[in-house]
Amino acid sequence: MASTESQFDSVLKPAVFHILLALSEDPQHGLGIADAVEQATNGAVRLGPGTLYRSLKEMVRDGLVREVPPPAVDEDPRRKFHAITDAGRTVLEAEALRYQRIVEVAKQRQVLHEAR
Amino acid sequence: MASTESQFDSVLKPAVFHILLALSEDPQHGLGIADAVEQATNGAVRLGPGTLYRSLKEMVRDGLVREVPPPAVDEDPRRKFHAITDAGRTVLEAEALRYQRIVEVAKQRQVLHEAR
DNA sequence: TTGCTATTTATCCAAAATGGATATATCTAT
DNA sequence: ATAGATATATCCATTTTGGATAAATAGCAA
Repeated sequence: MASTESQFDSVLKPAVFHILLALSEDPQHGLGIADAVEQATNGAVRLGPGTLYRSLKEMVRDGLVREVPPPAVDEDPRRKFHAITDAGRTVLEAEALRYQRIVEVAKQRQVLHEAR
Repeated sequence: MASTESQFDSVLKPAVFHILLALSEDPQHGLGIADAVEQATNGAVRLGPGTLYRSLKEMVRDGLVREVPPPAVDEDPRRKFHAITDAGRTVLEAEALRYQRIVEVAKQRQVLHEAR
């Protein structure tokens, strides 16, 4: 059956994209996501708490992530873990492809010097 | 633990990045830039006139682009062409590298399915 | 020429998105 | 028990963007 995937046709907000990418491996809690984003971008992207928790709430509402139990019993109980959903993975891949295309354009224009 | 990355690299505004990428090949005029951005992103990124002309003015002020004469004598004289500067190319490459790193992370996480 | 439409630059204002200060709670260590 | 650190959450100001609108004029048809 045809799903309403056109719901997510537009470009993701950068914060949402980075959060999805941070969750693409394993579920993570809020501040862990912020740290992962900073790692993945070499410190170039840093999510403030406002953007972080607001985005997570919206992403749960939109079905891109869902709250999951802590991965370990001895986890700090204040931590709320989120996992990426199938829908989230779908839009993440679409957005990553957009990034990839931009990088390809940059290579074609010799902005990036490809080592082959 | 020494980092090989500058600790002070800032992220370009998306609009500025896309304009620089559009100018990386040849000088272009305002609406030509908007069209080029739409082409390069398969229609995903579309610059409104407010963002476009505001960004160009700021980029001239910041030395990322400069106004240049029309490339042809029969060009519509209303068109104002801009060319990327050396400084613009430098920051463009840095930003493109950030995009490239994000794409690499996506590949590592198997968000993008690349044959290796 | 004259008149009409499309194109181009430009500005202004509202909306979207983000960052940071702050608040609250509670975990950990002493 | 207390202090400091950690974590979530909200609020507000700032930043960034999009769209409506304006103004000038190029291009074109009659």
